Amino acid sequence: MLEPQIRVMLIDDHPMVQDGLIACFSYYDDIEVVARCNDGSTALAEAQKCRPDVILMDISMPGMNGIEATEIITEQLKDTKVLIFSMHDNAEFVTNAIQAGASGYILKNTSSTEVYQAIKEISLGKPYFSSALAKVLATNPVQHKNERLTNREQVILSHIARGKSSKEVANILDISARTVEAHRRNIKAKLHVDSLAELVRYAVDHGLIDMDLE
Amino acid sequence: MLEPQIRVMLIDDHPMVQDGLIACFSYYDDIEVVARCNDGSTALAEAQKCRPDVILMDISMPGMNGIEATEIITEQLKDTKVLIFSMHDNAEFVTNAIQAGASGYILKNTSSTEVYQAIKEISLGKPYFSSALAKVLATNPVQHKNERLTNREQVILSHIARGKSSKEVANILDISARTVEAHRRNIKAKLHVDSLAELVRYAVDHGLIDMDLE
DNA sequence: AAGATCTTACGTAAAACCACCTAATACGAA
DNA sequence: TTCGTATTAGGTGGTTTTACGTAAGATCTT
Repeated sequence: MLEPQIRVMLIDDHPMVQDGLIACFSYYDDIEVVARCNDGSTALAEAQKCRPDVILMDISMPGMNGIEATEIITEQLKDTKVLIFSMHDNAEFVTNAIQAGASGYILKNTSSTEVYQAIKEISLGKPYFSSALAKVLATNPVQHKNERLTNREQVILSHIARGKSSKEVANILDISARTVEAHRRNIKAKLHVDSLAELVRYAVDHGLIDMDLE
Repeated sequence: MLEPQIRVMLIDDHPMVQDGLIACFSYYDDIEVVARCNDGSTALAEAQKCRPDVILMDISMPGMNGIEATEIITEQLKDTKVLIFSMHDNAEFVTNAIQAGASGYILKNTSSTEVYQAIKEISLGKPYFSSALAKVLATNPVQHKNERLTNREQVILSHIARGKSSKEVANILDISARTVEAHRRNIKAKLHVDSLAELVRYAVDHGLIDMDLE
């Protein structure tokens, strides 16, 4: 074949999604699926081996998630572009993906033709983002760099999100309850949030809950 | 063709999942996809029209979710079986699906051959559940009937999990704040939980958050 | 019709959280 | 060295939640 092929790798833990993508790409001569993985960890080794042009990457996966995998892959393989293929339309997910080095972000409820278009654009070195994301990013302004939580804040938030009171967290970490309250205030200020419920949702969405045990 | 065909309807808001299922079924002569829908509401009318043998139903969808849709469809169409096809492996989701009238429940990370097997079993009137669900159901014992939340409680919990205080919820629903507090207590008692954080996590895990708006 | 459950609502007192404020220590970056 | 930030901690006072109660009317079930 004369047409230069785009070598694509699929990373998604749902076989049906992979099958759908492969069925979709079978209509196009210029896309070749060179590898398939079900989770981030195995994807790292596989990407090293086959060095695809574009990786279509899910975010929610067992083991290593798509954002972490993207961070590592884009660092190691400079010629490989990552296109996030996710069901989440949170502004934070998108900005995290961008900061991790992703070249594009499309939603899982987009049509097969748009997936193809996105891959074409990405392979040419251009960014591509679902039009549906535009209004999400417009309403939720991009998070500033200094608004990211520190390690200590993340630890404290994870305890809070597990249902511990400020006093309990203080006992666990052996610090004053007032300190925990101060952290609490800072975390809420950073996240532009003013309720415990939203704190918990942030923690859940960002994997601070099932980080270690339970 | 001599073989009796199983008329299947797909309800899923991700085109790639639908494409994957169709690609999968194209290998089998005894399955025919007669309809496709992207959400629960339109699925109701469509199911009335084409009266499929088996409906492959996602849970998380915009508008009406899969559990509600299953409840209505199994009530109206006695000859139509519903097979839930979900990414959630919570015990509560499974029990809710069963109570809504579903004949089976498989996870999205199952293989295409298992999806086919499940549909075959279901079409014969047998139940089918992913083997991966067995240990989830074993460790999380089935919730007692009287411990399930009432509709009112779910509404109140969804507001609480969105960050509303009892007083705010009271204003929104035009009831007394004391009533909201009473509901709060009952919900926590039912769920065997004693912190707001765990309430929020329950709400997030059970889709009470992005159920209607936002 | 009788019983169970749901939804509604109030009293009181303790505990937790929140919003202001200030401020010391430590540590890395400009 | 100076500046910023992270982490620590306290004062004061107001709001919210929680843990006990009790109980009336509506609605569903048997």
